[in-house]
Amino acid sequence: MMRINKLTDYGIVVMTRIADMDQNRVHTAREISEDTRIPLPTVTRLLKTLSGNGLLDSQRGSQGGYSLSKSSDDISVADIIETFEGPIALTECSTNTCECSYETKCSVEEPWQKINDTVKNALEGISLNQMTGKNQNEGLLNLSMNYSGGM
Amino acid sequence: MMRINKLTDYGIVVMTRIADMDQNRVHTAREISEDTRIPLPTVTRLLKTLSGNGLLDSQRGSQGGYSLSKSSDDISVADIIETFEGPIALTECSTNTCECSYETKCSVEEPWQKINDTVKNALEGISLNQMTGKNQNEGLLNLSMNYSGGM
DNA sequence: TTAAATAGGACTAATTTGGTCCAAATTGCC
DNA sequence: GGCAATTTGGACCAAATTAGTCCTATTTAA
Repeated sequence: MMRINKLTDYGIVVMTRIADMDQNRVHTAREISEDTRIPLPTVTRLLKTLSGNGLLDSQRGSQGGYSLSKSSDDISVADIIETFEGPIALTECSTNTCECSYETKCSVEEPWQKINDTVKNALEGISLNQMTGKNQNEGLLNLSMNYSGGM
Repeated sequence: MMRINKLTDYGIVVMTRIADMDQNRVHTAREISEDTRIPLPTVTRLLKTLSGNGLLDSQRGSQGGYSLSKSSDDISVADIIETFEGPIALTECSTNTCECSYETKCSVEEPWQKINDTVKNALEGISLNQMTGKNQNEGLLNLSMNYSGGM
């Protein structure tokens, strides 16, 4: 159904949850797991990926944990999706490294490029902050971000 | 990479190819297979799906074949994608039949709804005609639609 | 009647994804 | 200095999805 992966979905849940938390301290994997009800090993992996890609800052050792690397206004849904799934590209041809070897020049790219840009822009236009429960007054409903099977 | 399925991709290739062909006669699976270089059994299945969902008209028996059910201007990329993948929905929560059972009311829907609508609109805005090689003058490059591994 | 098509559906192989686990490195604290 | 709490990195397997093929029935023109 042209769906983002479950892990990506979880990733957005996790990021939203962290954005909703106290920004003045770091949050451990365990804490986030209990909070979202996503199993700890999975949360661990999500956080590693998110921190490895620069969306989260990490602090090792005792009293360590994770925190947003920048304001939730400056993190987009597209950023999170790309962290887990690479560049937003509906077909292989839409990426820069198109491998259409049979034809001398692959010219299918342009319409797809256009399609992808539109999709990408849409996803870049939604900030993490908009996903949180902090701004009901901006036309977005309060989000209950618990891990609940369906989401 | 948040990619449409390969079969969907092939489906778009096949539809584009048919749109590029003579509209005054029907085209057989064999003909389309040879034309696109997509294996016959696969093309057969694609055409069955496309005709079953009303995007192609089919004519059985000898001298039978497939043809567009309507003008290529009136068929969108979204139509084709939905034929193969169902409603365009990036997450399960974006569909109408959201199954978030834990929470009394799932309110994560709205931001996702917005995201999906944007994506959907983008895909509905590209007509099959725009994908063909018939209109270089409208800013879209000529498409060589042969099956070529990468695409 | 026969040949050329599509229709429907079952089946298997290949690929991707989801989820878990273990060992290593880092850091704060007693 | 040593212990406990963390993140890091990577390997691994199971589950789910997707791709691709094939067989049989039905339809239709010649």
